[in-house]
This record gives sequence, structure tokens and C-alpha cells, in this order.
Amino acid sequence: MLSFTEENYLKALLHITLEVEHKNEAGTNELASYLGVKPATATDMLKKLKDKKLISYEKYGKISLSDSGRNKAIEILRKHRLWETFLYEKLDFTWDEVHEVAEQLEHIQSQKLVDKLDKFLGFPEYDPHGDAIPNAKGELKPSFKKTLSEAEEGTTCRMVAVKDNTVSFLKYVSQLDLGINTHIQVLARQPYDGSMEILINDSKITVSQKFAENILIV
Amino acid sequence: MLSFTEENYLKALLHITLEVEHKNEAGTNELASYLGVKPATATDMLKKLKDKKLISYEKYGKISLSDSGRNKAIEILRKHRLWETFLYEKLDFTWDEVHEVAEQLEHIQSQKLVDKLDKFLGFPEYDPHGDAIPNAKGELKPSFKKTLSEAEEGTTCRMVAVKDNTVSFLKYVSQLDLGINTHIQVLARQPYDGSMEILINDSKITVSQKFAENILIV
DNA sequence: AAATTAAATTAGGTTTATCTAACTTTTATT
DNA sequence: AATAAAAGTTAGATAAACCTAATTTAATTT
Ligand SMILES: [Mn+2]
Ligand SMILES: [Mn+2]
Ligand SMILES: [Mn+2]
Ligand SMILES: [Mn+2]
Repeated sequence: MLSFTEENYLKALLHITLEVEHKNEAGTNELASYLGVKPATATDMLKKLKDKKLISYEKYGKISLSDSGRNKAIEILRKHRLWETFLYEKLDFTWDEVHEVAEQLEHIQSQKLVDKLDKFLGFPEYDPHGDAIPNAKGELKPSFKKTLSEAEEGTTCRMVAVKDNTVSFLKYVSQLDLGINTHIQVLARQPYDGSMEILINDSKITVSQKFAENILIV
Repeated sequence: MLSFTEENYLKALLHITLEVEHKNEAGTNELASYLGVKPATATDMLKKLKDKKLISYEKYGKISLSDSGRNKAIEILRKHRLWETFLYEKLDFTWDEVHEVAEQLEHIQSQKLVDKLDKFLGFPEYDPHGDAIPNAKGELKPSFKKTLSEAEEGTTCRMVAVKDNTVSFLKYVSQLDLGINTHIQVLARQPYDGSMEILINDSKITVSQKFAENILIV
């Protein structure tokens, strides 16, 4: 049985390696800064995770998840996203509130609970942020790649996910009346700073490039 | 914020002091054995809980919960019993499976989650074992006291709770077709060993005194 | 190629929660 | 009242997860 902390290291490695396509490895400092600990602390844990064959790693080398480490990490990701969906769908949490609580719930150990929760929610495929939920077999759909900042002027697209999961970003998105499945018409892009004029629900708004880079579309 | 472990000590103290009416105190060894740790370990924690003013305690003396310690313990008990109810009512867990998972879920920190869960469940008053769920104000109904072993021959009573929460007991109870709200007719009590002949759902069965002492009735 | 910078590790501590073994205090029994 | 037993505490260790400061190795830049 893995500790709470070990699980968080595995999950962090999965997130880092999933962030950039075909990257598949992480550095000690990168991992430490992701987790908010010092590199020395991460080094200690890396030795432990290596002993348990959850990662492959050599002194001064890059880190990558082993098959069993990856499976474990995906299980945790699955629980995280199922719990977020539960909180959002059944308990009326807003999408900016779910993550913090799911960070705790994802560590509850009970295979039966995960399976029953999945069934109770109707085997959802996406969480409230549009992220794919790994299924019971551990299969994870590739994440959406195209951002609003890449949309052509004059086209219409549909928002399918967010890249940034911070409370402040999510609150801002909701405030603009934007959400998963909102249709967005791209009116114009300002060449100077990449800000965009878009039409949603018949109202015209302007968003920054930074903002547009965090909205995923199809 | 209390640690997982500190919470478990408070909860244990509440359980011990609730077990016997007007007892309201516990000993170090009693507490340690309840928690499955050594008395020396408990002594260490007692100093810490005293410093935090969660218990009142003097060296070599008895332990009792302070008001704030009791409130904290009742919050945890509330969460425990709400989660048991959730697992039982919404996820189709059996009543012998819920406790183990609730032991983990009771430590999730989110006031909003507790309130929303309570509402989602329709503000239940009793958990799957017939134990009262403390309400949002921290009010806890007194527990049932009369056991089947005390029922008069020839009378009919209704099962309202169980005293023993172990998996083996609960499974045995279900197997006998007994559950919360089952009506029980007491046919006879064997003077030799206190075993009882009872009628439930038109079938006659015999249960031991030990068994009857763990069935609470009205 | 040498020097500089960045990345990672090691050494030595701290805190929390646990243990064993030895000791002290309290309670019960003769 | 003396003794024995039970209850509880203290001292000293260990393991997990973290830290700072110093050091080593690898990667970049001149
Ligand atoms: Mn999340
Ligand atoms: Mn999410
Ligand atoms: Mn329980
Ligand atoms: Mn219960």
C-alpha cells in the first residue's frame, strides 16, 4: 500500500509527463517545484519509488514512470476526476471548488468505492473541467490540444475543456458566461497583443491571449 | 487543523465515554487498547491534546474531552455516519462494508462537503446501523439502550440498531433476515444459557444470549 | 578547453507517530 | 500496613517526510 505522499509523487510525475506530448520524463527540480518541496526531499523519495519499482531512475538522470507506477498514477487520476464529477453533478459544487476537495478524496482506498461511484455517475467520460476520466481498465483518452488562441478569425468553435485549473481562472471563465460546450464565434484577433474579440451567447467580449491559450476547443 | 491521528484519538475518547452512560472519562490503557497502540504512545498524544486544550487530563489521572474536543469529535462522528449512509443508500454498499471506508472518509476536510452531503441524503437521522447522526448544530440524540436480551417473553419489539459493528456480526444478522425495523416476536428464553427463540418474518429461529445482547430494540 | 551556471545529491537536522524496556505511581489484596 | 498487581509515565529508538547548507556532477557558455 502506498502512502498519501508516494501517491502524490506518482500523480505529479504523470501530470508532468502528460503535459508535453512524448516527453515522458521529468527532472528532480521540476518534480520538486511541482510538488512545492525542496529538491533534496524529492531525491529521497525518488530512491524510495525506485526501490518499489514504480519509476525508472538513475542518479543524476531523468525520471520516468514504470508500468506499475503509471497504472497506479492513472488510478489516482481516475479517482480524482470521478470525485470532481460527483461533487459537481450531485452536490452542486461549482467547478472552481471541486479540485481542492478531490485532492483529498483521491486517496481513499477502496476499489469497490471507485467502481460504485463510477456506476452511480453513469460512467462519465469527462470531468467538470473537460478532462478525460480514465476508465476502469485504465485507458485514458488523449487530451484536447487546440486552444482558442489558435482558432481562425471568422470561425465558430465549441469550448471542450480548460487548461488552467486555478480558482481565479475558472471563476473568471464562469463570470464571462463561458463553460464546457459553449459555442464561441471568433470575430477578430488583435495583431498587437493577440487579444481576441469573441461572440458567446449573443454578447461580444474581449479576452487576452493568455486567457485564450487556456481555453481548449474543437 | 488537527492531524488524522489526533482526530482518531478524539473520536476514540468520544466512543469510550459514550459507551457507558455518565462515565465521561477514560484511562490511558483503555484508550491505547481501543486504538491498538501502546500506552506509552497514548501518553505522548495525551500531552499534545492537553496542550491544545482538547482534553482535560493530569498525570496519572483520568482523561475527559473538553468542550472543544467534544465538538470536534462529534463533527467527525457526524461525517462518519453521513458517509456510511451515503455508501449504503446511494452506492449500494452492504451495512457490513460501510464502516471501513467511512473510517477514511470521515477525515476529509471540507465543511461545504459535509453540509451538501447531508442535504443530498435528505438530512438523515440514523445511519445504516441505527446510530443517530449528529445534526449540523452538533446535537446528538441519546442512543438506544434496550437490548433484545432484555425483552419479555411473549412480547413483540422492533429492531432499531446494533451494538456490535463488526463485519462478522453484521453479516450474521443479515443472514438471519434481520435488519433495522424488523419486527421480532419473543417466543421463549432458555433459562440455562439465555438463548432465545424468536419469530421474524414468520420464521422461527434461535439466537444466543451474546447475539441478543447486541440487538437494540424498542 | 576552461569557466560558469544549473541540476542533483549528500550530510546532518527536525517533527510526528510509533515502539520497547525500565521505572514510578496508584489501586487492590492479603 | 505491607505487598503485589495494575496502570501509567519516561527514556531512548526508529521510520517517514520534510528542511538547510554544502558538495558533486552535468550542461552551457565563453
Ligand atoms: Mn482537479
Ligand atoms: Mn479536473
Ligand atoms: Mn462505523
Ligand atoms: Mn455506523
